[in-house]
Amino acid sequence: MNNKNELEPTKILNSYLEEKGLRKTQERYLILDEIYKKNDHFDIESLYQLIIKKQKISKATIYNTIDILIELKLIKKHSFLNKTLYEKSFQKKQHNHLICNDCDKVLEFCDPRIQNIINSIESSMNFVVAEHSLNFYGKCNDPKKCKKI
Amino acid sequence: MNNKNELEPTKILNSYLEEKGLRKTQERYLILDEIYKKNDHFDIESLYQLIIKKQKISKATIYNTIDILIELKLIKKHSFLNKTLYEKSFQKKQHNHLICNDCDKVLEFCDPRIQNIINSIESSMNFVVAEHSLNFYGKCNDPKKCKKI
DNA sequence: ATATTTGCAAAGAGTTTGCATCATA
DNA sequence: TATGATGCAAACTCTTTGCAAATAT
Repeated sequence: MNNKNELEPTKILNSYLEEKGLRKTQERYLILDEIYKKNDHFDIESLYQLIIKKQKISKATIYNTIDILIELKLIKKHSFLNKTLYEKSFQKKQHNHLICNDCDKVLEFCDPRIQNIINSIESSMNFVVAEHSLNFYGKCNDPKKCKKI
Repeated sequence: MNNKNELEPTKILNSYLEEKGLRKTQERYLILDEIYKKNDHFDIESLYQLIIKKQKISKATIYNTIDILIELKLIKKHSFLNKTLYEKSFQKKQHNHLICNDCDKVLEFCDPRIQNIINSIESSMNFVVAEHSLNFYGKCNDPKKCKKI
């Protein structure tokens, strides 16, 4: 990824705030930055803990900003069976998740066949698909990380 | 479905309670019955409201019993994007969900291609899939029921 | 009889809301 | 400086827990 791309999420947020006449607060940019420094799925609590180490922030501000970032499709929310996780989503292609029931690790995979299924459903069910989630729950068998046998 | 099959969920619960030496309380059977009278997806609150009209019950008891029924695979829990719903699952074949973002209706569909995807993932990712969820969020276009255009 | 389950109420997690203060435009 | 955003605390929802009373074995 080049410098230009790295800046894109910030530019997108910036343009959006300008367009909507919303304020460009340092909190909003900071939250976006911290999310884009992360490489894995995260929950609100861990994001809060990360930021609060550096400066004062409130969870309400994080929740507010998260809503904006979801609307901008800069992050994506996932409701897994027992917890809600988020991930950055700028220029990230469609992918699905494997969730290890034993070690809670979240892996990703892509599969073009899902698009075929979406196409079938849209034509047979009179339903327009806006987004989808495909999650496989099971056992990752990673000998290094999967603790609980 | 014949009488024998209609009784199966109760028999399954009964055997399980006997095996485990757990008590056969009328609450446990009542909760199972009410769930099996329902034909759609439900949340804890609506199940509670249904039962409380007939007799005293506490939500704690419902949550406890739900855990047993999930373990017995008599019901299945679904974490949709903004709410948790349950459905009866005895002798119900694998299916997936369409969730209307406008009217909250939940539709079901089956697609054999999902099993193919599971097979691919298990062989390519060293992951054993225990269960999966495939949800499509969008617009159901049901002119009768989809209120919010 | 006795130990588990229930019902209740309180405690917890996660998220939202109201309001005074702060800070961006 | 004027309005929108923040931070805080309280409220809210959903779920879990602790304990006394009820009940199945």
